[in-house]
Amino acid sequence: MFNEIKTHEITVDIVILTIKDDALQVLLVKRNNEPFKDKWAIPGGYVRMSENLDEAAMRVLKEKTNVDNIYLEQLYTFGDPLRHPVSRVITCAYFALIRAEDFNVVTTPEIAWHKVSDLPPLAFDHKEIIEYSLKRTRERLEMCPVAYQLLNEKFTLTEMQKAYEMIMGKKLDKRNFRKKVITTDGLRELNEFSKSSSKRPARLYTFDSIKLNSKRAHFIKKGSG
Amino acid sequence: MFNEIKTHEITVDIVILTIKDDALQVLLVKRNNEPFKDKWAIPGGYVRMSENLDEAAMRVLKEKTNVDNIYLEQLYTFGDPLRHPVSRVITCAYFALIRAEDFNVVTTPEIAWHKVSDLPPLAFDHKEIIEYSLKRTRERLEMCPVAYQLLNEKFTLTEMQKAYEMIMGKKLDKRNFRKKVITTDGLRELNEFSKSSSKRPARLYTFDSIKLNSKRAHFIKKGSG
DNA sequence: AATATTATCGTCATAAATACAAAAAAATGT
DNA sequence: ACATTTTTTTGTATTTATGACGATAATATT
Repeated sequence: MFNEIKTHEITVDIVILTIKDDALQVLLVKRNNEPFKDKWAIPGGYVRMSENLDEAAMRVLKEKTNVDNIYLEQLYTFGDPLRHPVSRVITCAYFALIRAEDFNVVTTPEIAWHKVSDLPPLAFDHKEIIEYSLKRTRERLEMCPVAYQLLNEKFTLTEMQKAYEMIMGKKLDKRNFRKKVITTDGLRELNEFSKSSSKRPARLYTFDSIKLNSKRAHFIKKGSG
Repeated sequence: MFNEIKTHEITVDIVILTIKDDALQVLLVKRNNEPFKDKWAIPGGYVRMSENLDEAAMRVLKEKTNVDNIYLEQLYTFGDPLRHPVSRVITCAYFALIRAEDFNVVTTPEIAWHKVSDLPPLAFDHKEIIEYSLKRTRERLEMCPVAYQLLNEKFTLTEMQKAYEMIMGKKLDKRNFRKKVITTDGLRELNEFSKSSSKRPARLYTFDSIKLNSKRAHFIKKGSG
């Protein structure tokens, strides 16, 4: 039938977010091929015949960044015919939240973190994909405390609150935030204290069980801070 | 590179839900080709080179069911290598909620509604896709009153409550449901009353503005009814 | 010992959710 | 026309969640 071409190239692209230098950052790689040579892009690659989409995303992530075994969620599939200037490439986008301390790959001039608030020009529709991943992250954060994935294994409540404020883009009340977070399943109080600060050390906490989406009640409300 | 085959077949598949005969039903088509010949499947088709995924979904929906201009949302992309027994087909699943009264195509032995609570054996991974769409529909329903999309243009609050109960799978309190729904943006009270019932007629309502996702507060809670 | 900084804690007011039952309206049948 | 039946419609009290708000305690530094 007319126009019924049946095969397309399909890729996975992965938005990897972390908190670094007190800012939400996304991992970008510099393209060394056309199209968009020398432009920044989110890591991605072709889906192989033998692997499903999750596996492809995991593999690409591992190949490009050496990051393994992290929370990876399918975000959305982008299939505009013009999103790739040369051929028809449909991409299944994923997003991941990772701890800066788990990320062992040295950044190079070709692989680097960029603050989401200050992105360079990006290849393809990757700006749109990143923006969508931020929206999704906020939605997740409203529902459950996924922010712990961005924090070190042991973290202070102030650090966690900072992470929330960064992602949600608004200030939160200290007391209300603590009240809320302390009732969260999985959060465990440690008998250790932060050393880094030059002033009063804060108690450290950790997350025991990864119960993503287990909490249905809104975690942080959309409205005013 | 090894195993790096780059082109796949990509389809869109659409879960179309409606309320009919006091039950939540899904539109299925009987396959007349292998694989899964004579098995039921959700409507789907190949994505063409010239169209994006949303357009493909709209077109397929229109072709197979003559339904047009409805709320259609990308659900999830399913890409297991074994989901199709013959070739590698990745499918981008969509879901739609439609009003039974808007659906003008006569059902045939090859296109028919099936109660989601009593599905026949399905082709491919379509059972999984339908289940996922139900989960998503529940999530949407918790957030905003999308159920009106399943109802006739004019509906009674009891009808709406029935729709909610059907989808959420639990009984709701009449008074609390009304209290909640009446505060919803877009709901308009009409000076008309239902005629069908043999007892006291109920007031009819309608939805003015389609403000999907405009309401962030949970609409119906997960917990006990 | 004084100072500066950060962590930690509680209450009140408001809003939202939930549980719960009785009365009014219309249709039907007598 | 009246009684019966069925369905619609409405309110209140209780509990729970949310949001606003400022003071004190702990530690490191000087």
